Amino acid sequence: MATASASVTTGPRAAKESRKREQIIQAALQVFAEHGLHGTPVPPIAEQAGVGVGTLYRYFDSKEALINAAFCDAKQRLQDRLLSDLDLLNPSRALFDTLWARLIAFAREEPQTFQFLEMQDHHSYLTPESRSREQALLIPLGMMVIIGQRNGLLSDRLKPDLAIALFWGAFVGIFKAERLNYLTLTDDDLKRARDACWLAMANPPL
Amino acid sequence: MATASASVTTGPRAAKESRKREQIIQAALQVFAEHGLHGTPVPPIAEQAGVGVGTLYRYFDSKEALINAAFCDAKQRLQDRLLSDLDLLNPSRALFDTLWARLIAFAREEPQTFQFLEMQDHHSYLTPESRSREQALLIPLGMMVIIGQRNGLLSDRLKPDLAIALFWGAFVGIFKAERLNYLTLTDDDLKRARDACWLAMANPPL
DNA sequence: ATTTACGGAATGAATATTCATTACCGATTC
DNA sequence: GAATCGGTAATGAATATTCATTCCGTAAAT
Repeated sequence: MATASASVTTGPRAAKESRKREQIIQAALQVFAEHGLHGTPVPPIAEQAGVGVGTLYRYFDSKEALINAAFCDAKQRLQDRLLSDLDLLNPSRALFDTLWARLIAFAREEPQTFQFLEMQDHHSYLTPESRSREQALLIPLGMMVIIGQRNGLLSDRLKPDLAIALFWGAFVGIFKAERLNYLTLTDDDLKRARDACWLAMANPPL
Repeated sequence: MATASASVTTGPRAAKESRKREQIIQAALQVFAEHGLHGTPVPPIAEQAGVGVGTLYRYFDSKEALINAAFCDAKQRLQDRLLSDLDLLNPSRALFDTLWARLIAFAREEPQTFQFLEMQDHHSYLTPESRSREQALLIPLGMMVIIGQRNGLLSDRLKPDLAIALFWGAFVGIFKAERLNYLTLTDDDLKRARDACWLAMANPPL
C-alpha cells in the first residue's frame, strides 16, 4: 500500500506519463511554429507526438490548455538557458557576449521553440499566469541594464525597457530574415551583429 | 453603344466597385491584424466592411485570395510611403532620418497595417507573386546600404542584408513592445532609438 | 480480474463557400 | 419626363467542409 501510494507520484508510471507529456508539448511546439496556433488542428499534433488524439486529451484539457503549457514550457527553457548561473547584477562586456552566445545557441538548437515564442497570436490565448511568466525574463534583464547604465558601461541614452526592446527586436529580426531566406548567417556575421548591437547600447570608450 | 462600352470600365459603376474593393481590403487588414489570419472567420470581415458575405466573395475568389490582395495592398502602401520622392542612391544621415521619420509615421497612422505586415503566418498563404513584392522594398534599401558603405558613410562591418535585417528588426521590436504594453514611446524615445540604430550601422566619425 | 491508458472513429459546433433570390442602376421607349 | 426593361450587384440562408472534443472498444499494467 505504501509502495502503491508512492508510485502514484514518483513511480515509473508517473515518470512515463511525465515523459509523454513532454513529448506532446514538444510536438505541439513544432507544429504550432510551422502552421500557427489557429492554423494547426489537434490531430496533427497527436500524430507528430506519436499518440492518439484521445490520449492527447487525457494529458491536456483542451487545445487552449496545451497552448498555455507549451508556452510556459518554452519560456521556461529559454529563461533557464539564458540566465542560469549568470550574475546579471555585475554587467560587463563579457556578460553581454555570454548572453548573446546563449541566445544564438538557443535559436540554433531549438529554432521552432524560438519561433513559437515570437509568434504574435499567443496573447489572446494565454492565461494571466502564462502571461506573467514573460516578466520572469524581462525583469532581470531590465535590472542588468539599469545597473550597467549606473556603472557607465551602458549609455543612458535609451531607457532600459527601450534598450531591451531594441536589442531583442534586432536579434529576432536577423533570425527571422534567415528563416525567410533573405540571408544566411555565418558565425562571423553573428559576431559582427553582436558588436553592432553593443555599439547601439554601450557608452563610447573615452 | 460606344458610351455603354466605355462605362463598363471607366464609368461611375466601375469606380464604385473599385472603392468597395478597397473597403473590403481595409476591413480585412483591421480584423486580420486583431485576430490573426486563421483566427478570423470571413463573416466578421464582411461585417466590418459593411457588406454581405456573398458580396465579399464577388470581389475575391476565396479567403486566401483576399489575404494575398490585402498583403500586396499593404506592402505597396508601405513602399510608397517610405520610398516616394527619395533618392536612395545618395545616402546621408539626413536620408536615414527621413526614412526613420516615415517609418514612424506609417506605424503611427496605420498601426494595423504595420502589424499585419509583420505577422508570421502569411507565408504559407502567399502566392509567389505576393512574395516577390517583398523584394520591391528590400532591394532599393539594399542598394542604399551598399552605396553608403562604399562612401564610407556606413560601416562595412555588416553585410547589407544583415544591416537591414538588424535595423528593421529593431524598429519592429520597439513597436511590438509598445503594442504589448511593455513600454510607452515618447517622441524623444523615438529619436534616441533612431540615433542608437544609426550608431549600430554608421562609421564612427574620425 | 480489475483498473487504467490508449487510439481513433464518431459527434456536433464552427467555418468557408455557394446559390437562389432581391434590389439596384442605367438605358430605352413612349 | 415617366415608365419599363435587361442585366449586374448584393444578399444571407443553405451546403459542404473542417475542426475540437468525446466515447467506447481494446490493450496494457498491476
